[in-house]
Amino acid sequence: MNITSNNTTMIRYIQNNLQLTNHIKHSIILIYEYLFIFLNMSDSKTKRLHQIFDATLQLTGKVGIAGLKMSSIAKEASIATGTLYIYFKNKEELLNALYFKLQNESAPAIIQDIHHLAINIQLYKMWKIALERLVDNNLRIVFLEQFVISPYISESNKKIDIGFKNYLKQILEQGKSENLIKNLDNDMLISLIIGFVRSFSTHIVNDRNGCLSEKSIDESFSLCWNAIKM
Amino acid sequence: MNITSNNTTMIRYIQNNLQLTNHIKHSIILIYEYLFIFLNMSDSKTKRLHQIFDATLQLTGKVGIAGLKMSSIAKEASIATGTLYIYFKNKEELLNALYFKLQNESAPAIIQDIHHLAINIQLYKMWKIALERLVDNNLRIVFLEQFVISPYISESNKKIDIGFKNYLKQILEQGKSENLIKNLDNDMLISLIIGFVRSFSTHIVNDRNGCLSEKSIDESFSLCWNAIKM
Amino acid sequence: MNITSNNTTMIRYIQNNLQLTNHIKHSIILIYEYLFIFLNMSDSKTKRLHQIFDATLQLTGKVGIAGLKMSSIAKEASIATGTLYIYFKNKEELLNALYFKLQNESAPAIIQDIHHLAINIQLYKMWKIALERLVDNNLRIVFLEQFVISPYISESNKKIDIGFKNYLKQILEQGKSENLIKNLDNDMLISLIIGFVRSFSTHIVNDRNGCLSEKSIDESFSLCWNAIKM
Amino acid sequence: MNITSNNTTMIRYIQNNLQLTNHIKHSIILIYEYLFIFLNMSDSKTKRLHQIFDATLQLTGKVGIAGLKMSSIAKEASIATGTLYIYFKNKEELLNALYFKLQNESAPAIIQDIHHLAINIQLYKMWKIALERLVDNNLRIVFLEQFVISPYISESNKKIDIGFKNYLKQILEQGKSENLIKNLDNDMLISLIIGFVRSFSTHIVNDRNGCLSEKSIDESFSLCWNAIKM
DNA sequence: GATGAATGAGCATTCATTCAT
DNA sequence: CATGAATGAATGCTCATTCAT
Repeated sequence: MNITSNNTTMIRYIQNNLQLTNHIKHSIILIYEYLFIFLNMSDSKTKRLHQIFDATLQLTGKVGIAGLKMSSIAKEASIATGTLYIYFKNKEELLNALYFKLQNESAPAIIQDIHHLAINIQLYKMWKIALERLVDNNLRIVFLEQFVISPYISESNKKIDIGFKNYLKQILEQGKSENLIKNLDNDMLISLIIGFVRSFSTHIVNDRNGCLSEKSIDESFSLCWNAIKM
Repeated sequence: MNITSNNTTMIRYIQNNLQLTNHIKHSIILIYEYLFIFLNMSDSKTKRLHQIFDATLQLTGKVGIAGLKMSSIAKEASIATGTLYIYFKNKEELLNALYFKLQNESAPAIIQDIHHLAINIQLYKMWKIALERLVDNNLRIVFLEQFVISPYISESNKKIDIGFKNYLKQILEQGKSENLIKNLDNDMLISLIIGFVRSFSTHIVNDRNGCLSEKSIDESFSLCWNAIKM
Repeated sequence: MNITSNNTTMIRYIQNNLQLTNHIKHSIILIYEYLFIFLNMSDSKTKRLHQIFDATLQLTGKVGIAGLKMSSIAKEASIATGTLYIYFKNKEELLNALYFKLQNESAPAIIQDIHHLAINIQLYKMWKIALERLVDNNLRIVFLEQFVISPYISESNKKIDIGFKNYLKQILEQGKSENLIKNLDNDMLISLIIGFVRSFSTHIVNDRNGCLSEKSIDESFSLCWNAIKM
Repeated sequence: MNITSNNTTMIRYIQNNLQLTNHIKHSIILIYEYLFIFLNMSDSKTKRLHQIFDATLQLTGKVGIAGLKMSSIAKEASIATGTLYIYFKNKEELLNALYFKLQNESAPAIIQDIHHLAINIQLYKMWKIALERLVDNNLRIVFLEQFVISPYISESNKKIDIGFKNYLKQILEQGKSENLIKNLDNDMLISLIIGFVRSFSTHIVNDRNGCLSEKSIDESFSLCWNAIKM
């Protein structure tokens, strides 16, 4: 079966045939739908979309969602204002599409096949990847945090949320069952991990010029692990 | 000398006569300017200002700074649009005034005379106060985070920053000197503490309906302390 | 009962208490609703609305609905563009409101208590009034004819249609029963009357500078009557 | 001489050599210019033009000239937007060309050699042809009426006007001289005839699904004739 | 002071037109 | 020639700000 062949067929295939939990099926479908759009696009279109998304992220970092103008986005992306409206129906849809993209990109990049490793190693790997990614593209956080309470977010996008959190939960549960992680409320543990990684990456970006040393990664993970380990 | 007499005179007095470090002088002047506004106001005016600030915070929580309209703020505050312009020169000044108010409220409320207590007790008290305050008024964070990268923030306000961080630093240094706290970069430790407290308070507000139990406070602090303690 | 007191109450009153046919009830309600809006408006608002409607009619006559710009309407009405949006949600609603007004104005002005007169006298009076009105405000026709096939017309407005036609039908039926009018399809007779009066009034306006003599009225009615009389 | 050879030569030839009144010369030149375009075209081009004109008429009937978009016309004609600009310099020229075509088609089709017949027979034949044509293509009226007051009409096209009216005048004059038709202002008589035929044809199209019976033609003509006959 | 209708600059969006393929 | 994505000027609409009451 060809991923580019037919969208509906593929989704039905995923739903009916794969031996997976509903939760994972759902994630795969979301990601698939997103990829489908890109896979069925010519290179030039994909490139154009990336230009637009990049421009939007850059500008959000500078002026916030409150300061975003369609004309500025176009200028930053080196295209005409009207061109934006070929790719997106309006400003709202552009921002929602970017949100959707960012939400779905985070999970696949972080989640890898590391189930066989010890929990602390798994967590370390995730910590490292997340921290590096966030430092590398801190604008992502800025955009996401602003967008969710902006007037532009659609009802459907409000519901899309973060495979990352769910994945973390699974690891934490595993850790608890192996008596490696404190038997505390998952949401509290997740708040610590995500709050710390976001806050620390923002600090690295703003005050350290984006320089993230191995030592910083190790030390920060060590702090985190000391907090949650049994 | 009367605090309400004359703004400029007072500021000059602080700058020239008090035997303080520049840093502390600066803080005092900022706080003084802020108080000056309120002290010179009739009760009805102060009440009006609180209505306006409240309305702005509420709306920021709903629609973000991107969605704030002067007319909405007026409506939410149950006054006429024109009235806003009696109290503030324009939208920018309204938002900057609110930012200034929030920034300066946080420190005094949290920082109390707890120097004599053990470091972990000091930290516990701060943790508890901060968490309770953030849960109580989570909109504060939403506003602050959005405002600092909005197109409205003034250059002067960008520099105003967080007595809270400085105060934390002092405690952490004291803890390190007493070999109670890990000898790690302060910014990393602070990222953990602030990131966790913000993230956790947001979780409590959004998913727990704002209900913060003593148990949650204790458990979360315990997590935090386990991370940073020697 | 006060006409300005309560809209819903009044409409219910018309529907439940008046001894009228449904058709007439419906017409009265439509007209009532329209009047209600004006009666509950301050003089300045009513004046503003008339300015806007006048400006729109004038411009439609000059450039057609295709050439109407909100900025031009505002300029012609000597108000700011933004002001239009205080009175109407958007261009579409402005045009629909004008259409509704024109549709409902025509009937009351023409239809008077002339039931007791001979059919040809009734028709003559109607002819005279209609012709004079159309000559006086030919822009009305221009607007109405363009609007009904413009992209702006709302579904609800498509259904509102012409008490005038229905009133004509009643007179024609009466005339037929008295053997004064040819026993032909009403729609054909109405096409003759309305087609002639519109076409003739347009001619008077365009080629005669709007000068309508009594002689022209009498001669044209005579033509019309000769056509349809037994 | 070949009609397709050279446009300017031909026009000069008409102007200098033919023994005709200026008025008729002018008409011939207009018609010639129009034919010239078609005669010099390959079949595929002519077909393309008809597609474009048809599409434009259809759309004008649906959304009025106000709602016409070049992209919609192209879509309706099943061609690319850019192709429109191969055939017409711009939107204005497209619409003017259609107007010109419609104006010049009407006269030749209706005016035939019927001078030898009795006036009422001549009028009946014209009535029948006009009514059938209008019912058959009611969109023509819609387009013409909107176009003449649209911002697109060119100055030259404003002057092109209706051989039909002139032809009617001739017949009416003849009728008057034979004491068959009332001695009234021609414009009034023409208003009756044209107003009625347009209004009635619109009724047939909108309310009778375009079904025009012989009886309707006869009855309507009879009405018309009764009005104007002596 | 307080009001909220009016203003018009500024931004979102449309669509006639172009041009590389 | 035909195409349709790209363009940006033109237009619809919003909302911070003003000002007569």
